[in-house]
Amino acid sequence: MKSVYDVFRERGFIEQITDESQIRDLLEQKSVTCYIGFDPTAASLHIGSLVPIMSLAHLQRHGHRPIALVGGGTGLIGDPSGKTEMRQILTREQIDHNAGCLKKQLSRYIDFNEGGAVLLNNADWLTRLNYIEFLRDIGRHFSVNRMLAAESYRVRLEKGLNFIEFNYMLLQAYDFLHLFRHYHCLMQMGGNDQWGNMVAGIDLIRRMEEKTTYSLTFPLITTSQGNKMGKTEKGTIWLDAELTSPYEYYQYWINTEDGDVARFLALFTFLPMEEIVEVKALTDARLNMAKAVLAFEATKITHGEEAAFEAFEKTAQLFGCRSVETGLFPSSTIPRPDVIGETHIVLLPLSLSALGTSSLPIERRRLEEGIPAFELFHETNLCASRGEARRLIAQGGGYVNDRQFAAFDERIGLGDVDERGEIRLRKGKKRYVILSVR
RNA sequence: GGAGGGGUUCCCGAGCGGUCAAAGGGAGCAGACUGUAAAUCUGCCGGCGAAGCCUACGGAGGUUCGAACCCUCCCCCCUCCA
Repeated sequence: MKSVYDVFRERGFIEQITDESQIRDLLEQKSVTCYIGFDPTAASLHIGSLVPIMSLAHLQRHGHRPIALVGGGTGLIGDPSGKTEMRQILTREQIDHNAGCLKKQLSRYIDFNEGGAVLLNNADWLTRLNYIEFLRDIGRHFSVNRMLAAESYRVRLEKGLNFIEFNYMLLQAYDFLHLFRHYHCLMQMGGNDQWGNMVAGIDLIRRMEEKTTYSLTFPLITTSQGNKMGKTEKGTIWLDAELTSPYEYYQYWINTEDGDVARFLALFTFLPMEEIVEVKALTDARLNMAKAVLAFEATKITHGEEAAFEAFEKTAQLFGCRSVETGLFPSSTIPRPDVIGETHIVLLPLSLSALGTSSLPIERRRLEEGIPAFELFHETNLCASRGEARRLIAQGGGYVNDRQFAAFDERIGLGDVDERGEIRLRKGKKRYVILSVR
């Protein structure tokens, strides 16, 4: 059987690693406890945290023990790594709230009832520290000279680094020490920008406990365009279904650039590598099938199979059903042509309001009078202002029920209501709002 | 604490008394081409609108017919010195 190390290696999870051969042996021979920290800077994680999350899930599947550490304590300080500006300091209440939310969210990917996997909050120990004691016990092991030389600080030294942030590294190192002592945690993983902080922890443990620990960093995942993962025109793609609907989530993945499909399948699904390798040979329509598989599998992991299926259906409604050949990705549970033929997906359109996120009520009385198109586009937030709506429609980007508007002030009235009592407004190719008549 | 340099529309960044809703770039939006991809090309890109008006250039005052641009005070950031 493949060790989790092999899995990380072949799926592209590894950027840097402290001691390759030792870590490989360790992960092959016994169950290892390994932790990753998650910053509670927001009430939900987003796609950017998916690589760490997936890595913990892989670890667990291979019999190791993952620790997800929510940074309720370090969040009070703010990590300067990888940031050019000091970040906003959040209040204690915000952090606590966010930490609670992250716990719930992480439970969807990692089973904390199994194999001793734990979810911890470093506020539990960091906020109890005594300053003087901490300086004497921990602080003395840190060389300011070396810290200043660290990449993560060097960047900030040009822009300005606050003392509070300068301490972040010590706290993260202390976390590792704490987890080593109390949970026998031997390895820390994290984004590559965490390298300095992670190594600081290893050093601290070596000095205080005379034991060797390890770390592994993930590459910073960008699209082949060089963009960060999970940022789109509509903002961040969150993992919380309230913030980003499963449908939008699915859409994010199906819009993956050609060159990223194989890499993303490896990182963000559990499909076997033997199947993923095949992607290299795919082009055109069949490459789009691979994107559908990516979208389906990724949505399944985050929102569950049922939600993934719904997103698949909605997508079929809006963009036409392109089913995935039976031979492609046999391990994927995405609906296949034979299944689709028997169900209602193709033939019986769902109520448009079932599209979810964007159904709004509208009063019949208003439609009797007729509403200028640009006003409605503004009102429904399809456009940020009336002016923007005018321009949009004038340029041919506005539609009612798939009919393009001829003029920006064309009136929408009862004649545009379909048999289900709905009006579909569309901006460009992809953005819809459904109005249901009251 | 001292000396100097800065804070401009989503971001970077020009402007330094009227012709500035503010150059240029990026991001974004739409259109064309496509495969719900990329690249490319075109148009748009503060608000309301017919003209025009309103709101904006860190904050508060002031000078002026007129201020993003000049003066005063305050806040914030950077560099050097302590």
